[in-house]
Amino acid sequence: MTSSIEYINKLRNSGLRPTKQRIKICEVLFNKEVTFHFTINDLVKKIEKESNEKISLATVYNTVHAFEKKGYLKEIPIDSNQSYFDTNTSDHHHFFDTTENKLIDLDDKDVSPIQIQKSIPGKKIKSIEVLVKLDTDNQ
Amino acid sequence: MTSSIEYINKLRNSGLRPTKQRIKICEVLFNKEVTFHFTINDLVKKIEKESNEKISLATVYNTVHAFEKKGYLKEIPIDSNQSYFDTNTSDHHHFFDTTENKLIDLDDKDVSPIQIQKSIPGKKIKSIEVLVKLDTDNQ
DNA sequence: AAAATAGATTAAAATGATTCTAAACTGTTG
DNA sequence: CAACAGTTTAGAATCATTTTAATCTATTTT
Repeated sequence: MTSSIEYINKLRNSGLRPTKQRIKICEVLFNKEVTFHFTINDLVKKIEKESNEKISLATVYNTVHAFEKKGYLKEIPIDSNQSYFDTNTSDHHHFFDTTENKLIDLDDKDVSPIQIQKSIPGKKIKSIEVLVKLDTDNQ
Repeated sequence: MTSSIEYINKLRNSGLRPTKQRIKICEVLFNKEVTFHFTINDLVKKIEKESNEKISLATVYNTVHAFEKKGYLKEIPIDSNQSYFDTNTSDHHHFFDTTENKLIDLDDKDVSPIQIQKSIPGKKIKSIEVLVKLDTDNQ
């Protein structure tokens, strides 16, 4: 039950005016019970499929980056040529299926608590992210 | 005391003939007590500086990828537009200084043991990597 | 509500990392 | 030495992402 007002707030909070295109992007990103992972390309295709309209790449990039900066989306560190994002912004980790090139959420509670015994002078920890790479198990 | 024979073995093992250029790349990558992190661009510059010769980008990419595939180099998952590699192939993790865009090694022993309580059917764990992002601490 | 303006959208161009290509080169083998 | 297999290279191609500049739209001012 996500209303348009919520999208408008998210957009305004991110320093963006609520335009038709951006609201459409919000609908695709946030109007779901389930969260998901995507590349910009995935998202553009999803928008075209779900709304039968085309939003220019530039707008999609702009909006996604504004949301990422504000914390409404997370970018996942992967050694890939393209950027992966997650609409699940809770504290959690990831599996990366290296045969399918797909991300899978890994709840914080499914990972033993992580303590870092080393500190870097003048720096503070901003985030701790675990990436578990998976391979096909030809047992 | 890393000898040329070692480089030749590494190259042969990676399916590459030991040529002048490739041995030079090995010298820059492996002839050090200390390991280091690099992007392809960093490496090309380092080679030019340390040997006063220029090796084409294509050769550097080929060689680095062959080594990575064979496990003589590791690629580090980072949300960046370029690929980061590590000559330290031991089991370990990383800090990423987000102001300087620099990687810092984080020994396995400085991270509490990581246990994953979830498994994906048909898949097996290939690696577990922790990335700790750092910010300037303006305490 | 019309006019003014600040910001948004877009297609297309630019950029930058990476990969590919094809011609010239090198080392090895028969 | 000739033939071959694999290499190197500069430059072209590709692909994700960013920038540009012209046109358009939302918001503010009058």
